Amino acid sequence: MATLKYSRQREAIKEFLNSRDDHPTADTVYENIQQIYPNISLGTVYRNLSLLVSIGEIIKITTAQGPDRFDARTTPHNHFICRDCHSVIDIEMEENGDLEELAAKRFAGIIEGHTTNFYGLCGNCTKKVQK
Amino acid sequence: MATLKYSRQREAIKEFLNSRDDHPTADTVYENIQQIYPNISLGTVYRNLSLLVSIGEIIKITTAQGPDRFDARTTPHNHFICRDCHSVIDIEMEENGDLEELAAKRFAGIIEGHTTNFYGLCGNCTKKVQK
DNA sequence: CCAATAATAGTAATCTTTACTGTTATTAAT
DNA sequence: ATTAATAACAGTAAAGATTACTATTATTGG
Repeated sequence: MATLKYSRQREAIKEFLNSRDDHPTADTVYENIQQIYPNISLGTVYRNLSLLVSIGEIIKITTAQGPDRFDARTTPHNHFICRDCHSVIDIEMEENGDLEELAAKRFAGIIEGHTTNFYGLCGNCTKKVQK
Repeated sequence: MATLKYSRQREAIKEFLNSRDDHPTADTVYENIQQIYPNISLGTVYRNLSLLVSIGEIIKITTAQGPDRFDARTTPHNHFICRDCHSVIDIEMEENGDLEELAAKRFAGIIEGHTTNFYGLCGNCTKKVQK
């Protein structure tokens, strides 16, 4: 049971993610942390992102296109993914709370959670198309 | 506007996916089609899977772990992904139809669709844990 | 301060998917 | 049926994303 040790790199990653609401990729995290720790390696970024996900401090967002993204907001909310610019945007909404119960009725295993992703054109790309 | 030409490989891929309900990966498709067309290349499998997705004949399922999976069932349904064995299982359920309307109220762009994935332990893995 | 070890930087390797190229198969028109 | 145009193919290389490995450094508890 390896005990967790403090690391300044990990703190910097967490802090960076907290400062952003655009769900950066591992590479974006890497580039930004380099401003503070020029020698940080991409592997360190990936390892810490995984670790933070596993202890529930951040969330990993997997999309149909491009690399995974990371989100420091762990309270329940949904995401919209633009099919044009691939940006990922938070959607704050009240959701049918018993979605999981409903699913559980039709399923033999144990449902522990769910994620809903919305797809379409974001505000910016909607404007672009109209031009 | 390149017109679509028939291809036996593509037909075989479609047929194979129709025969399965376990959402095979590109590699699984490849291995199985090789039984019929020993010379088929993995690139052909990927190209045709993409093509079939783009014309709406199959669906791509992207999960947090492992390669994409493909599903010939295009009617609306949800998926469950097991955190232990990573199998992907259909969940047939009536869903709150206005989920997208609800999201649209809080969102500036155009919402065209959504997917909901459930997570947890599948039936088999639930049994395994109890042992 | 020191010993134990988690975490790191740097790099190599792996896994998944896409791109490229010369050849083959399909199609529509002769 | 032949032919010409070209979509699709096999084979292979390359790209993109992530994980694994190793010697060194940083953190921690005693």
